[in-house]
Amino acid sequence: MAKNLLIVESPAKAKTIEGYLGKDFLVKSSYGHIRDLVKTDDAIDIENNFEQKYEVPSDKKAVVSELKKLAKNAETVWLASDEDREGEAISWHLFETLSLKDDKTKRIVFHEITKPAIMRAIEEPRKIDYNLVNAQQARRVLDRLVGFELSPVLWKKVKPSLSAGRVQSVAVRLIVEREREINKFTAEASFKIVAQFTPGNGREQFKAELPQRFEQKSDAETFLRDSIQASFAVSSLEKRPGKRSPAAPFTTSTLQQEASRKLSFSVARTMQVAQRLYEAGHITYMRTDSVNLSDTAIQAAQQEIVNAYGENYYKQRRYKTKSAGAQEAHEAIRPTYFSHHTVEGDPAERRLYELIWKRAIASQMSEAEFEKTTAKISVSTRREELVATGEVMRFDGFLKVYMESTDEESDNTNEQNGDNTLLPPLNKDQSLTLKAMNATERFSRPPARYTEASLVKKLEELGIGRPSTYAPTISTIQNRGYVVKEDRDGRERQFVVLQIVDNKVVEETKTETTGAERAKMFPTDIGVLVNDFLVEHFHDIIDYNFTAKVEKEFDEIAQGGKEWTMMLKDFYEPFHQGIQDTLEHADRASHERQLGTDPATGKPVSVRVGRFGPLVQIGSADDEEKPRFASLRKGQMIETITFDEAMDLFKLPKKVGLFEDKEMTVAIGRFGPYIRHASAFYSLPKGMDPMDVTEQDAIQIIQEKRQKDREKVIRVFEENPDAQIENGRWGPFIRFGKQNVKIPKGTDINKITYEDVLKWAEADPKGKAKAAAKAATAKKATKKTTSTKSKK
DNA sequence: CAGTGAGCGAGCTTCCGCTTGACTT
Repeated sequence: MAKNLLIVESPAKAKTIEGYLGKDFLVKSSYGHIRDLVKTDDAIDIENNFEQKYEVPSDKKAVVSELKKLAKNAETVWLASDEDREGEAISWHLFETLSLKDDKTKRIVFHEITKPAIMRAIEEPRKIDYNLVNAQQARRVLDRLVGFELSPVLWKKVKPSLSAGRVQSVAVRLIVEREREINKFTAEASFKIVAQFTPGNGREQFKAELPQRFEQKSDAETFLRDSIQASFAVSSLEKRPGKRSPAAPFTTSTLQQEASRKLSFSVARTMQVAQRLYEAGHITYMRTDSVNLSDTAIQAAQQEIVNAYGENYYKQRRYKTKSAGAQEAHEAIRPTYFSHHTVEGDPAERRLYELIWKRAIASQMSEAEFEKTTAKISVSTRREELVATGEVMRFDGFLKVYMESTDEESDNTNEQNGDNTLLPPLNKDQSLTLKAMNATERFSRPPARYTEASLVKKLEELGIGRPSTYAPTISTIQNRGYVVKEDRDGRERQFVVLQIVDNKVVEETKTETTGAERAKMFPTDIGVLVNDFLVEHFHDIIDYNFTAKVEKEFDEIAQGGKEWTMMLKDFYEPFHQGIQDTLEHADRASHERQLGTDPATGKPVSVRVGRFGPLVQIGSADDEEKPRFASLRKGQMIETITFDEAMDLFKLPKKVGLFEDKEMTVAIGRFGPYIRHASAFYSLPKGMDPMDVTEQDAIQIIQEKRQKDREKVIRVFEENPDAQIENGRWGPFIRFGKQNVKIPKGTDINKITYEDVLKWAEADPKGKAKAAAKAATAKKATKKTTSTKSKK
């Protein structure tokens, strides 16, 4: 039995450290927190100084009992959880739960997993810092009180099973308010002048722009007309050096942003892939808010840069964190070995690793140097001057390996005043020949919708949430139905282009698509409804500064300057009063809105949130005739739907004809427009308007789909036509009635017997359960029973 | 992947932050 038991939070970390410490140390992991508040309402005794009731959750029982046994036999137990509020609390929970003895327990901390750092930590043990533990308790209790008192108010006043919390409710609020800004926004048009010049003698052309824009078309037209007769000359020429510096190495949040922009990963995907890289020992810990690199890492990076690119590409840099509330228990995210430019693994792992490698290496490289040339061009008939710029890279520096992208870059801008544009050699007062000039109508743009990653960025700026919770928070607000991440089509917009052709100004109207979105966060009606309710009744809690305010108080507790139960008391009393007042006085929220009167029947038309989501209703409940209902579609919201759009919803489903003696119906479902025929569904091809589908179209779509399905089938079993081998998205699998059966690796498809199918289907209890659930929901749907159980 | 949308009411839901598996048509 080892003399020393050292406990860290992560098993991968434990493995590394064990290698550094040798035989006298057994290094184990707690797998994060080992205790949590009980799930019931009596977890916190408010009357009794917020005393907490903790339990070891079932999935942690095994870990705890093992640690307990090992701790009993160890001479000394070293608590080496992270050096932050949560880490200190983990040590305390371990101390309590494992019944450790004060004189046999030592608390140590380190910020980097290197041998010297750990040896140094062991030389400097300390005691558990109870101020820090109290700060964590205050945080934990406050979050529980907020979440478990606010959520039930929503169940009562809005809809069951909803949730609210210090973090998620602010995340939803950001998205709701951004959507409103976009709705409110009106685009303003202006005309931008762009010209092409040549210095003459067939030398190359270059582009120049007018810095100011014209709001009126007539003014732009006048400028073009004036330019026809004008002479042009270089009025000034300026050369200026410029520099660009590399970005800091990745934190969780910046990694999520870059992986989103450059690799199109969701934040959850980024974290999954990073976790695999971490477990394989390729990168340092991926949940961090620190931009700091260890001294050993800086040296390793130096060596790699000097070897690969030369001395002049190296520049040592130390970065400071900008984000509020950073706790910096770890290093920045970096490769463990800078000499590994890539790693083995699936394509996602390789791409993410290379991104991390480049960013970390670049962070220790020298600036890129540019020379920027600006030429002003006079127009003899006007006071304004055109401007041409060119940029030449003199030294690439860190750009040799890494270029950070920006959010704007992914927008569909058709203006390309890019960086590495060259100007031909020019002299002051040189006259220029105009080759072309146009004025293009451009529109101002509304604020950008959030992506998952830009929402994380915003939350981090506000100090809300932690690296370990960004991805789960983004998932929660989607799972609750408050927001959706989706693509939406843009709409067509016309714009005017004026051009000089044969010494005349010619006008042309063009069309472009605007407002198309890919994988952006949109609020749902229920999200808007809940947000407005919370803003009205609990303004303080979902204020953007609430977290910052309480964090300041947690810090004071951690410093020993404030008593944690006093802080909670000051918060809880008014908060709880607000809960009671709201329960008693607030109206039920439904967001009902009157749209007008149906011209055909004279009945009122309204929209509201119903039991199954947002709906339009014609007629009222207390009318003799039953009201008619229709669900809103993707992209439509109670707040913004117009009367005409609402009435259009009643035009579908629509019968379009007969095929094989059965009716074909066109409707719009959750996944877009489809044709229903017999009991099967057929999606409409993208871009086809469901209102325009003819009988012929529908028959063709059905036949094409059937043909495609036939092509997917590789083999059918004679014994049972419900069993067949199909080509799926990830290779062949067996469709066995309602159950999908996996084919074991290395199996020859042609040699599978029906007995194999039965055997494999039987051996997969989860697949069977799923199939049963599928069958049950299908039956329920046909029986028209209504269950309040949510799907999944 | 439709349509559905009352009212009654038992018993349920819910927070944030620290971890990793098990999961994947």
